[in-house]
Amino acid sequence: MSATEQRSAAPQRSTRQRRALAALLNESDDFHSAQEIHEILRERGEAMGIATVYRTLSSMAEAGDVDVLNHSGEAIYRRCSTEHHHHLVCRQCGRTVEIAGPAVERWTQSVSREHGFTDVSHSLELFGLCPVCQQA
Amino acid sequence: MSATEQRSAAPQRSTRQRRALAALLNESDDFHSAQEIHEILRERGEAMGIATVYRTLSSMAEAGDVDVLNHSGEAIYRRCSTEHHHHLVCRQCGRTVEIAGPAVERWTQSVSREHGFTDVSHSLELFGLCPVCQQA
DNA sequence: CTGGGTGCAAACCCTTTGCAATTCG
DNA sequence: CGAATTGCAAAGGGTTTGCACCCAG
Repeated sequence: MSATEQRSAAPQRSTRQRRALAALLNESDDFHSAQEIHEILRERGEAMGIATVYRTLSSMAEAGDVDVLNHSGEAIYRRCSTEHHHHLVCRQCGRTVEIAGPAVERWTQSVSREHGFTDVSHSLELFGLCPVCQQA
Repeated sequence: MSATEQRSAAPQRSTRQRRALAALLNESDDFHSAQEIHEILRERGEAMGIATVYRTLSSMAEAGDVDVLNHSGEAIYRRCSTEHHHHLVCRQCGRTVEIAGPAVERWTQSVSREHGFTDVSHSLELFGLCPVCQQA
């Protein structure tokens, strides 16, 4: 249930910038920071203001179209697959593997309940060295 | 952790500022940002430069004396219990419950191996509403 | 046409750093 | 006394915002 949501608050006009950004995100499975994305687009001749990159990514994130992670103080984005999941990210090249952790979800639930906490969200991310980067 | 490799470990002179900071951390079980800590100390008449707060917290973290978490772009600190564990943090008042998750550790290991990643670290934090804040 | 979208630059926040003044040991 | 430590303020990243201009619908 993600196709169309006629929200009166977000008209989402189609502009050159948004198309370029969406296209870029669709090409990669990996996480990139707003700054990186801005840079890549510029190199391609699809330059746009950094503010626009941030604004667009934010709205996409809010709309649930991209995943956002917080990696040591900076947000990194990635086109999103709908269900809840976690990531195994290469700390060197950004290569990402999507991971489902039903066991973790259950564990989270029980721990929260056990301590009387409600409305609990969890962030679980793995950062390591992917096979390729291990050789370098 | 023997003295063998204590290269960059600072001499750690005892100053009024460090004593105040350490004392504060010992009073609370919860996470606080450097800014909050700076503020609290100032209100107590134990004012010190924000730079000193950061420098001191950093060195304490490096020495393994405090836990550091990254909560949406800002570092939060807490006096530390030595072993590896996770936290269930109240997103309203900062109240924290320490959690051990052997199951999670094992899961992490196997997933990493499965995808050929090495040197994998994981961050798992739970943010929710504690019993007290639920009533407010 | 008209309001959402964009760019630019200034503003913000958190954190770090250069450097002179201070203080512990 | 001398080195470690502090404070201040400026500098540095990342991200957000005010505002005039622009373009998709």
